[in-house]
Amino acid sequence: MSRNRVTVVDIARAAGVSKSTVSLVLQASPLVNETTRAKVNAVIRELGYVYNRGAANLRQSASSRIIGIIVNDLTNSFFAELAVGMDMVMQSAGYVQFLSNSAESVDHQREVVASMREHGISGLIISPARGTEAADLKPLAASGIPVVSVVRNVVGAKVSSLVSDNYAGAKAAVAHLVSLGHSRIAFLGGIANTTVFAERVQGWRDALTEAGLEAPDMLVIGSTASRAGGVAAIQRALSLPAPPTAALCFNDAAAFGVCDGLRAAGKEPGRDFAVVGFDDVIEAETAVPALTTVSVDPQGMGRRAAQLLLKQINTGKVEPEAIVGSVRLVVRQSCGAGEKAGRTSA
Amino acid sequence: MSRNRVTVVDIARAAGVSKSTVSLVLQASPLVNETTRAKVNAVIRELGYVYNRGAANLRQSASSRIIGIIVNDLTNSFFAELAVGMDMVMQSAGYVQFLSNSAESVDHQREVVASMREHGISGLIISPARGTEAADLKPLAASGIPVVSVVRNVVGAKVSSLVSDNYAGAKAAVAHLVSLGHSRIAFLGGIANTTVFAERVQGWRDALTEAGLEAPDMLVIGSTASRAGGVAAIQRALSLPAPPTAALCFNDAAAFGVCDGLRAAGKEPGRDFAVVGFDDVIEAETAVPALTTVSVDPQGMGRRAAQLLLKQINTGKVEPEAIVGSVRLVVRQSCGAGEKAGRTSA
DNA sequence: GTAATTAATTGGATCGTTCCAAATCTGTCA
DNA sequence: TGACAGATTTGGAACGATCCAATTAATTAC
Repeated sequence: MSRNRVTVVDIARAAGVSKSTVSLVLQASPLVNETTRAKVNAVIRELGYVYNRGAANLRQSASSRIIGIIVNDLTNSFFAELAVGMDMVMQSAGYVQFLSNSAESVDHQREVVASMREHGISGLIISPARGTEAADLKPLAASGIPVVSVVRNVVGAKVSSLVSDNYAGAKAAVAHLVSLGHSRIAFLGGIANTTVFAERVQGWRDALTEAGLEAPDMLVIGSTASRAGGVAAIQRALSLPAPPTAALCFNDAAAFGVCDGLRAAGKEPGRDFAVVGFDDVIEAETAVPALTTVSVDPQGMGRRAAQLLLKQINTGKVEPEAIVGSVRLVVRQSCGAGEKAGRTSA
Repeated sequence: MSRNRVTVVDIARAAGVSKSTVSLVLQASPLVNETTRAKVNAVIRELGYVYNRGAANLRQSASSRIIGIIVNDLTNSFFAELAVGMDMVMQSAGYVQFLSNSAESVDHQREVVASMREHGISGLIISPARGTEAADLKPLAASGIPVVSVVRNVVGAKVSSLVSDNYAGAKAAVAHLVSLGHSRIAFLGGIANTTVFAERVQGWRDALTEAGLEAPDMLVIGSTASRAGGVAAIQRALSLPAPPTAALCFNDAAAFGVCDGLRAAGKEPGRDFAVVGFDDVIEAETAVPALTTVSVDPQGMGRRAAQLLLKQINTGKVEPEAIVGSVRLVVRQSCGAGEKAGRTSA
């Protein structure tokens, strides 16, 4: 095959200096003379030199400038946007990322984490797969690699976390539906045994009881957190003896599915049935009807997570901190409240 | 703050063998005695050793087992699924990927490519940002790194490509609309000066003329290839003096936007106006009405691209090959043709 | 004109692994 | 017993960059 690659030594020889000088030029050190620097840079370009980061990272001091990102479902646009937010910050900080999709498989996730360790990542942001245990992240934290867990929490793991205020968001959403006169409000979609699900259901429940309404378990209908899951959930809901007139959905994808299901059943979302989502993905705004939803700002969350990680990498301090991002209810049309008017903060 | 990592030498000392033996164990070489292997493996686990791939890659022979993936818009679920398809294949072949989002910026893309080279990727799959030139990929190909370009082509670049048959797909879709009795069929959404756009419009045009219909430029309404872009395009289309009664959309995202826009204008997609998309993203099936679309199977395409790249990496042969993936029209409800019945192949 | 100071440059040694050639250790057979 | 083959094991020399201490060159001070 091709190539015996060009190394610093080749550059040095061609430029008539020592490899040490070339190294200094590569690091933009102020120690080298301007003329020398210019000559070396010229040779570098001429020979098509490619910096070998692997070799550089061998010296223990250097940091790899790679950070790992693992999300549990890239096909969900919430996570795709989350990843894009991280990308922005990391890119401009001169890091590259290893982005991987665990597809909710802890095994796959374990392999990816192992592989990332072998490649010497300097930090990890992870939206953990369902069922992730503290032990899965322990080795990383133990070897001093900062870890930030986003969206979901890993109980017992000594890592920083950035989750949104699911409880408050759900509560505000339900309170809003109550204020619109609804009394049978369902909770639709989402997989039951997750923390996020539990928190949102708790918000739903508390908002109802505080309003003096019942919160029967029958009105909590789990399924997958996807469009298809939303369709299934609303079908079940409509077939109940006393069907609900409104619903808070686990996330926006499910909410869109609920809208689809309503239409399939001859009901118009926003008019015949109030729908509220959770996340505020981009499509929420342009959909018809525009989706009333609890805004989590996935890109912003991704950016914050990245910044948090960078801070930890730079300060070298890995004191875990837990941040709960505030959320706000964005009222649009799908709840039947009216125009693209009001914005209530939660 | 821990540090001084565990190395092969530490393992060797603890296990009472030489580092060479440890290295052989790491590579699962058949040369080492079973008892020795067991002891070494025990020590490895005990000391929490982490293999340092960077150091291993230093020997020129080794391949990095990293492949780069660059997509131009991760928030578009088409690309997210494409990435997921690649991930599957790469993962099971023991490769890890660097996934990055160029967000349609050639500058950003250039930086990412450079960074990937420095990290010694053994191959690259790229869905190039708009405006990518052959020169952007030349250095990679020149240093013998296999490159596969997907979805879009880079003119003049000597790299393999895997694109879908945009022309045939568009033609089949329009022919189907014609067979349903439509005669004013628009082409909505998408950014005008791209190859993909041009190919799909050409298919649209040829199908119309072959059917003896007119194909006025006025009915080609570009915008962004997103949901919002679809809304904008259909609004423009409906305000024409002689508005169309059907449309082929640039992609599914735009098609969903067109449906939204139709509803906002009081028309029901599938009944009052026929809509056909392109790509067949997962939501196309569950949406209401289910979207009639040209199926490209993004995950399958991702898998094929990954396989193509692996083949090139393994054979060491980088003869560029150009593959045009066949597509098929999936007839669902949004075109008004009827049930979730027929499937016509293109 | 020499010493002291500052600016540039440069040999190694080093990082953690792989790989080759050579060394050691069996056991077998004449 | 000694030669010999096969099975295991093992020192070092890479790989490509960084970094320290030391050297050389240029400048200033007295």
